[in-house]
Amino acid sequence: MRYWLMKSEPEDYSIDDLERDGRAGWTGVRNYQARNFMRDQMSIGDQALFYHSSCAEPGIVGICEVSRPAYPDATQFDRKSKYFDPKSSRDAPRWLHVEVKFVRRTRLVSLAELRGEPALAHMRILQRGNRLSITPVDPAEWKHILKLT
DNA sequence: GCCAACGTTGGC
DNA sequence: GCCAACGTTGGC
Repeated sequence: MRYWLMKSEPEDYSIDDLERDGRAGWTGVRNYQARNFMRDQMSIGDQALFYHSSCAEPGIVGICEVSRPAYPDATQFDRKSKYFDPKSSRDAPRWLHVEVKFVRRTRLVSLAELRGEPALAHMRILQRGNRLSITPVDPAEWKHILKLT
């Protein structure tokens, strides 16, 4: 059982949306490292911090849980989708995604607040230039963050 | 296989 | 809107 941090732009899909829907396919990941995390390391029951990015108040806003392991992302075959990938094929799908279910909201633990925690200094999300949308979280970091929520 | 050009991410 | 950082692409 592992811990993760998963970024989403709230204008695209927010914690409100996940709370309403109950569960969601984490579609649209088009980065190999993030895909590989989903394919190779994420399994049912893994816990994840839900993080709002590219918004007025970036930070952790909730917790979700992996409810289905990785399977092909249908948006890569959809010509009308912004995630359409002409280089992918149904025989050899390039992109996968897991499904997550809503666990609970947290208060907003902002990026600025996370930066102020020495115990979290080496979190991937806090490193400059970090762009990965899915990153592993150490158990110690997870515990520390839960205390902040 | 190198690397310059390009596109995207994401905080500010 | 700016811009630093990074991943991907494609010519060679």
